[in-house]
Amino acid sequence: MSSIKEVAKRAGVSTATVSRFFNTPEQLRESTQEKVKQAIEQTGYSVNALARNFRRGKTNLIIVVLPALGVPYFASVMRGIESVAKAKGYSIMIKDTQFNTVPFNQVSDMFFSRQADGIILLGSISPYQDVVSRNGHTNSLPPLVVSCENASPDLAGLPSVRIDGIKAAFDATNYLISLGHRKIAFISGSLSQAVSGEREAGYSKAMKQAKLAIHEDLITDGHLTIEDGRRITRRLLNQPSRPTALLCANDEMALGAMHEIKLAGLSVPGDISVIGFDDIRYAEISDPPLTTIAQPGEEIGEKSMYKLCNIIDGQAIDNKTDVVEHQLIIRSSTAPAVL
Amino acid sequence: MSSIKEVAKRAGVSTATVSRFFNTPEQLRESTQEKVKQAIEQTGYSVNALARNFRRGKTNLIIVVLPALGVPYFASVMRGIESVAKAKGYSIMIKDTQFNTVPFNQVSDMFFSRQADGIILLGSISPYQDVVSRNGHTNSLPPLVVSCENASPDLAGLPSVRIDGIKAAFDATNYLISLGHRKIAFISGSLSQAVSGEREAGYSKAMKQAKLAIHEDLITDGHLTIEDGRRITRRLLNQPSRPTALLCANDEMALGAMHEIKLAGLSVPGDISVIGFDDIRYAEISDPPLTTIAQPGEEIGEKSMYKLCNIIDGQAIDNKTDVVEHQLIIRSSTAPAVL
DNA sequence: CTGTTAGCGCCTTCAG
DNA sequence: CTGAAGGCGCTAACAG
Repeated sequence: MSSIKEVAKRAGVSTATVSRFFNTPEQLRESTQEKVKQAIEQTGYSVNALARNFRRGKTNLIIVVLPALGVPYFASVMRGIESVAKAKGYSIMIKDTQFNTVPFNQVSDMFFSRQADGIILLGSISPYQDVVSRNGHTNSLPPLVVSCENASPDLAGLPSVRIDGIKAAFDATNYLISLGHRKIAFISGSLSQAVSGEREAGYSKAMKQAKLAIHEDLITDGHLTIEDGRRITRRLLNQPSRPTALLCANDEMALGAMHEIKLAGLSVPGDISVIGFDDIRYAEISDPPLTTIAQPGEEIGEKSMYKLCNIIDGQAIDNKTDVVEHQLIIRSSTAPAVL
Repeated sequence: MSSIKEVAKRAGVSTATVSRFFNTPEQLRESTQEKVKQAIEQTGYSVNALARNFRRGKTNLIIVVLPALGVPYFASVMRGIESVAKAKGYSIMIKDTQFNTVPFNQVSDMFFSRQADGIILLGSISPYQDVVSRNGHTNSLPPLVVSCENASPDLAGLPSVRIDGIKAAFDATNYLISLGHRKIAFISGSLSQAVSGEREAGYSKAMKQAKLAIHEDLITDGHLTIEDGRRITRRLLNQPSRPTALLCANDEMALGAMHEIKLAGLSVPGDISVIGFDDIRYAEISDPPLTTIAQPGEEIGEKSMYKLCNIIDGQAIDNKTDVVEHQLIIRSSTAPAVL
């Protein structure tokens, strides 16, 4: 592969001029530009990004860490990230943590070894080691933004973009209560994940405010998956006193829950109302269509990427949390309780 | 950030020795290793991957191109790619083509500018320009593997891993025929995409073999999305002579189709049987559970990545197509035709 | 086993 | 507006 030297020689100019052709063409006389252009075409030259990045000390790559690929909700956030990244000249690297099995320092090391310029966390990653004082040194934190509300407590205080998870779960629970439900179960992922913790807090708040007993079998352990939604629901249905409504920590769990309820010969929402979280595209066409809390995924992605760019560019870092609006989408999986 | 020089000075060795510490530690006396190790800890040094990559001429990055993020089927392929990539020391960059709007040369340029070592194509990308003779030069093709069967014709002849799409659609169609269906519609994505073309070929083959008329409204245009599955189904239902079975080009379209059928007051499979493609995780819990052709996504991903590594390593390039097995998963969205 | 040395390809002063 | 020259941090011969 040809290098800048060859092009320079062929065009009868210096390598500096060829470099200028790519970076500050306006500085070159038009006739020079033409010469260089032809030499480039003749040689089929492409700038060696490796050398350029090395020289500039920048990769134009960011890492997005997420619990799992193929989750529709994360895909919408990714779309937002991507559109801004493209505009700003960044490419995206993906790290799938397989539901949180990758330690954070493995990711931050990619920053410290200059493989990426910044990091966006979609969902928690743990253990989140204190990279501020990495190896006992005062290395600076990598440019980092936490997206979505599922951040573990040690990630608090970092720049982030998310909905108000507590308020969202509170709203969802209140809607169920307003329909006359009293026995409301909360199907959560592992409570050790902050997303579930937050949503649980909102649920509890609403229940307490309405002076309702919090269902004892609330505490569940699992991932935010269809499979775990089904497993937990089966257990719930086998209890002597069955709930009349289910608040699920995400739509996948809700879809799994509805499936099990129907399998047990019960009806949604006739016997049990179900409400989810995220408004993934399958929610609208499920049977019955799922009532859920929608999150503005693309907006979250866009804002996160803007924030990250600001940090990378060394602008004023705001460690604030940008709160974006959630919305209760009422469909047909919820109905008044039959008493 | 400290460099190898600082570490060397502090440890009282040469930079080469520090380099060896990371790359061929077995060549160093243990006492030397210890000295270097301490110096590294003291300085908080990390290898500058930018410089290393530059020097080695390798990024250990591969690009995966896919039509859309958040498609469960692609996610399973990605998992396979990822597991092999991790074992081989590669990280993954993602290019989402938003259903095929990114020109291929934009991706191949990333290889020619040394930003990535190789490319995996999940699904077609077009226009696929002949990168072999890029700019009229005999640049070699970037290391490239085509995964999944949805490759456009100009990608034929490249190394690839896929199911036999024609056979798969043939099998699915035959199953419907064996159930007594005569009026079978094929809901495809845009036929300009090869995936649809292949599946259409298998469908036609089965229909012809059974001497059945090919439904005239077969030709459809759209993406492999829920939305387009719904749109096409609505149109189909409004026809005077409605089909009794639907073969859909993927599960998302099938899920959309079932929703519209039920919305129209008809039953699946009572009035219309539906069969999909891919066996995504939502297929099992749809109502009714969806009969579909399963593809071994992870296996496809793994094999693709292995193939790509071989090409990158300069081993014998096999331009052959690895065919992996598909499987008809019979659930409840298909039933004998009522005549 | 370890040190010396010479670049990799590019960009960026500094001169002119 | 353009050329000359140095060096980014690392690794890979080549010596010893």
